[in-house]
Amino acid sequence: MRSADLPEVRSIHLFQDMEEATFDAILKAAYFQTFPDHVDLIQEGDPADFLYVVVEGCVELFATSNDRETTMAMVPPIGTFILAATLKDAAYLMSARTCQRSRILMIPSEDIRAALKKDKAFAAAIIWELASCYRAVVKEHKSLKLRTGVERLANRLLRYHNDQGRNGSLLLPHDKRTLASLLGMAPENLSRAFNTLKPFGVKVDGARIHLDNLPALETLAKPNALIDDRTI
Amino acid sequence: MRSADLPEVRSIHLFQDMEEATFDAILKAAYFQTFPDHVDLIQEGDPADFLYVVVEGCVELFATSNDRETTMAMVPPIGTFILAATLKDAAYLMSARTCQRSRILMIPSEDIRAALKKDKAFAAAIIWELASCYRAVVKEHKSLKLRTGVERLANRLLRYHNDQGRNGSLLLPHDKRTLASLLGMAPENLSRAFNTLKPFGVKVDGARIHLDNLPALETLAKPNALIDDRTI
DNA sequence: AGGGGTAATTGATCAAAATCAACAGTGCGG
DNA sequence: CCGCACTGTTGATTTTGATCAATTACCCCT
Repeated sequence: MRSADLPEVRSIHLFQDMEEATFDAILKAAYFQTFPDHVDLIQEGDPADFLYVVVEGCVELFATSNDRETTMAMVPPIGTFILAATLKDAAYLMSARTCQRSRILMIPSEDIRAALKKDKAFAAAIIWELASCYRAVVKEHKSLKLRTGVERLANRLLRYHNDQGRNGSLLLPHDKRTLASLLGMAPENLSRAFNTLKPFGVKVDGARIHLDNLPALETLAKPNALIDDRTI
Repeated sequence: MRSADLPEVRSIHLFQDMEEATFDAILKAAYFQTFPDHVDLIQEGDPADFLYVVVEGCVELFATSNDRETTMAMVPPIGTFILAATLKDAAYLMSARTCQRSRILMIPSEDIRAALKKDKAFAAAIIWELASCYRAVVKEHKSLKLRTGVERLANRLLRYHNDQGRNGSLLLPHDKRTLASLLGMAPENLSRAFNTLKPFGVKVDGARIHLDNLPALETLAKPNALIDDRTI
């Protein structure tokens, strides 16, 4: 892999506390590859041979059943995916595809499992990461069960707005089809949900969204730290 | 705690491989208490002071937002809950209440965290447990996003039927209101969903359900191992 | 600049699910 | 035994969201 990426990979939570020797061993076993846009990386049901790290680009995790498909999560750099399947040596529950040209680090699952047995700090980091992933899905699940589509969109906009500096405007990080699927609605309904939010100061200009009446939007959204705050 | 319960607690996956000394230390720090029916054990947002183990009875995990409430999971004996919050020393994302008279083991979170630092086997068990919990929520989430209410019910019935010996009949483990909330639907819609399933051989007699046409039900349900099989 | 393809929007319609209201069945306590 | 509370069921209605169809807007490409 490019040596310039090394410190970045090392700096993510999962790897930062591990011993130098463990990190070296893992990197030695790993593959580093660049994929074009829209390439399938893994398919749900397949055995979890690798842990994936997105170094550049972006990866969509999605799931399928009954000819229906839904986006489960988007993984930006530097992020890992399907840690749980890797650790349990089980089948992937989600499929993954690139949604941009992406540089991906692939670490054989058995090397991950070997490393965590040897390296206490790595085991601790994995526990932390798994607990965080678990809580993230629980929050998603709560959102879907407790909120309407419009409310989910409103809160998602507030989240992006926070992430991007709270300056009254935000850029959607994914295209609207993907956002719709992520929020659990049809693309058409996302359009309509944006219209519903217009009286609450939400102006849409392509991927650029302006929030002109934050108090009104927050009144409608009723954001809840135990759903929307990803830091807890 | 009653010495008769000890082997049972010890036998669950989370505790079975840990060192004797670690188990003793944890038990010494733990509280063991019996609660009546319908007692609130924890409230979402509270700091995770304890890891809970249901030894007898049953506990409902639920979440709230906007004056709405939904059942997230039911924890039968012998099961633990809110492990992730305990490990991250974070706020609970879910509330818990007994739904029967229940005997509960409460282990201070700091003792859990101390134990996993000392005991490698315990750390490994926690990783396994967390990965399993994560995958369980992912499956729930997939079910909710990819299936209609009737489909979720059909698959849930097939699951209970499998658990209870595949003999053409099953007993609902919870009351119908709870089941409805668990499946993400209103109680009225659960009733109607049962009616929808009548032509597929589903006969309802209180909590006793008869499945008289398994092939037909399976055709409708389209069970999917990556959603419905809790063993993978 | 023109053309082709994709994403997004809009409208119309349909299906799914929530809500409101009423009522039957059950179990409990007086 | 009766009334009361609770669960579950049914019907009517509304809301929400999905689907189908058509159109528009926007890129990208040469």
